[in-house]
Amino acid sequence: MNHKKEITIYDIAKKLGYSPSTVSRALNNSGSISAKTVKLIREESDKMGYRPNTIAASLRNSKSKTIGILIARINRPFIAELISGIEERARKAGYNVIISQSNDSYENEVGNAKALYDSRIMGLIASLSMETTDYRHFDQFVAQGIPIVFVDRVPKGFPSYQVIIDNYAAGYKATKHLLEQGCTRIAHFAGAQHRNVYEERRKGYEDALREFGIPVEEDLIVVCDTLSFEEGRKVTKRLLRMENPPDGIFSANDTAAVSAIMYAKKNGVRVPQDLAIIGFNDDPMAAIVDPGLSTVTHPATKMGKIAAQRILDHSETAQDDEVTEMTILNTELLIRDSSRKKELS
Amino acid sequence: MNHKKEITIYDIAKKLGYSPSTVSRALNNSGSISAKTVKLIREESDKMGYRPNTIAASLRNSKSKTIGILIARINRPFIAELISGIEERARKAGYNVIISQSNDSYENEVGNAKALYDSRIMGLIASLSMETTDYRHFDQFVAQGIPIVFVDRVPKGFPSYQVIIDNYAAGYKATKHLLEQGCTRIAHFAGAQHRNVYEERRKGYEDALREFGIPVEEDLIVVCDTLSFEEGRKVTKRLLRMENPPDGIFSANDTAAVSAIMYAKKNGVRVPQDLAIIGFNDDPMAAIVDPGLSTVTHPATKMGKIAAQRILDHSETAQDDEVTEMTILNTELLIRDSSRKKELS
DNA sequence: ATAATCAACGAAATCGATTGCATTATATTA
DNA sequence: TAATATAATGCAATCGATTTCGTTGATTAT
Repeated sequence: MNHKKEITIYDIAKKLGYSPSTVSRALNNSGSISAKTVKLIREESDKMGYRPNTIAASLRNSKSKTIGILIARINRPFIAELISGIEERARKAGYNVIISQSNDSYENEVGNAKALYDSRIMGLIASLSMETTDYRHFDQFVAQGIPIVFVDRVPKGFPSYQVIIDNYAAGYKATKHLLEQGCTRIAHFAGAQHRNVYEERRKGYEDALREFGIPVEEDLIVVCDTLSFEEGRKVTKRLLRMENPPDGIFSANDTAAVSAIMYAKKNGVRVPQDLAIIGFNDDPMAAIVDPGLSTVTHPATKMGKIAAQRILDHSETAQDDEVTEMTILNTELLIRDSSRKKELS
Repeated sequence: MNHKKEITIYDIAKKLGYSPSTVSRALNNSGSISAKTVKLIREESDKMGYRPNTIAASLRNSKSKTIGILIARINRPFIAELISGIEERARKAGYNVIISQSNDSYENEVGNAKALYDSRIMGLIASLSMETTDYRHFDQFVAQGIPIVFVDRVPKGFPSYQVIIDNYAAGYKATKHLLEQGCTRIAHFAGAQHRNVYEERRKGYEDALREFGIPVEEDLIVVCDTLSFEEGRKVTKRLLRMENPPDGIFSANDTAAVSAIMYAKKNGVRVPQDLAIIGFNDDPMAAIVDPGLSTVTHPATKMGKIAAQRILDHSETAQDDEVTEMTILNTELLIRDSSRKKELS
């Protein structure tokens, strides 16, 4: 009940006979204050248990040491890792991180963007919702000179910082791997094609096929809404009932891929002998399923750290609304048994 | 570059010929302002695109509409779900959520607590790090009348709000289930015993054994540091090499339990026939491993929502530093094949 | 008709840190 | 020695919303 009164620079000033200005400067190493005074003020402020009121400073500077995160869902392994990386990097620099999830709804994303904007964040790190195709809710940040770093799911034609992986190369590598294992009819579980990550992965898939002289069959490309476990099951079922079923699947995520493995096994289709499968993300479950799911690894934590660093490094002057600066990270194939058709056949 | 100037209540006041006070009151429905004026001001503020400056309000009221989260690691399924629940509930109420992770380090936890405190959060939701045994870094919140809700990993003897599951009952149920399946030598993968969740689960385990007239053997209780995949493997290996190995394992988390299943399978031990296993948490991987891992379900998202609601409901007046208010949620056994010893033998 | 009441609104202080513009005192230079 | 630079510090405005205490005019009660 007896809320301890917080001490301010005024208290310190009064006690020491200095002015608040001097105390402020001493604590921030700004202006010219004698070393002796600085030491004195620092010591007294420690002794009195002074805590800077960041809110007051934020008001004065009209900016808070806060980074906003705008993502679809927190409870996804990739996103949780990403946030972890952002948080770690940001906190080291004395920044707070505030999160908001859109649950893949465009409407929520717009609302959350407003809320973050109103919170006077210093920078925004965003990964688009599945639905988003209009990016005007990000204009307010640009107009205010607030840097935006898009991660993974990035917008097209919106100048910004971007931290992504080489989805095309990854799709290509994954598909090529299946081809090298002897697959000749490879299906692809794709995601919404307006989302860069899924479009690029698909392109890589198609180009790999072409390179091996295999025609791209639209029947084998399934554009999924959610790439959920349930959807993976349904799609696998349908594919396996084709008169000429596929002998390989490249799934744009691990969830659907794991689902495919489990459905195939349960229905007497051998993985990888009859059906080789490779996923994307290296979710924890990829190592657990039997056979182990081959997949593409995402350096999620690193991406988070890089994104946070982008915000921290961003200088007011260095900005240019017209330019996109991308950081493209490499992926790696992680081959487990679900695609080792050659060796295991 | 041309940072759009934000409009303030002063701009609205000037334009309409009212005073800032009136504008403020009209927008907040406080004080007595004629309905006509309110409407006028509301409309004009919309037209001008007014955004309240929450920082200024925070400074004036010395409180921000922000909830702080202090957890060990974001990238754990349970925690990610928890945060998701908190965020969802908080955002609906117009609150921001700022997160910090200690990586299970006491030192980091103390530092993060300070940082959150300095951010003038309205309430704190915390789940203790594995190392924490001293709770004095939470005193500052109490002294300031800031409510704390501990979730899952809660402190002993620290009056606060607490949202937990009935760990004792869960441990009891899980062990009893194994006993009913015919297990007679049940090992327990325990966690740090100063952490309530692990201590309670162990107590439930021991009482179930006693009830079935089975002596508690210290050899079969393995107190693990991290309950990691690697640790699960090592411990399982050791247990299976005993001259009289266990025929059941109750693991305090799923990670170690899954690891046990995989190690056992790889070494010719049949699960559940030779070794029945049950875990805790219902992590996604529990449904993926073969055989499916029986486990105890945690209502994680719900816990997050309840915790957030506690903060939102907390009234300055209703507080009492001396009282702990717990919300204890039920768990449920989710029986998959890893423990169906009776039917499958 | 006059005092009392009330609705509607304004003036100005306040929250705590920051900072441009002085001011003072000391040191340096011509 | 006078003039000027320079170091060290103070004053006061500022950031934007909130709120206490008035003030004004109209309405009601006596």
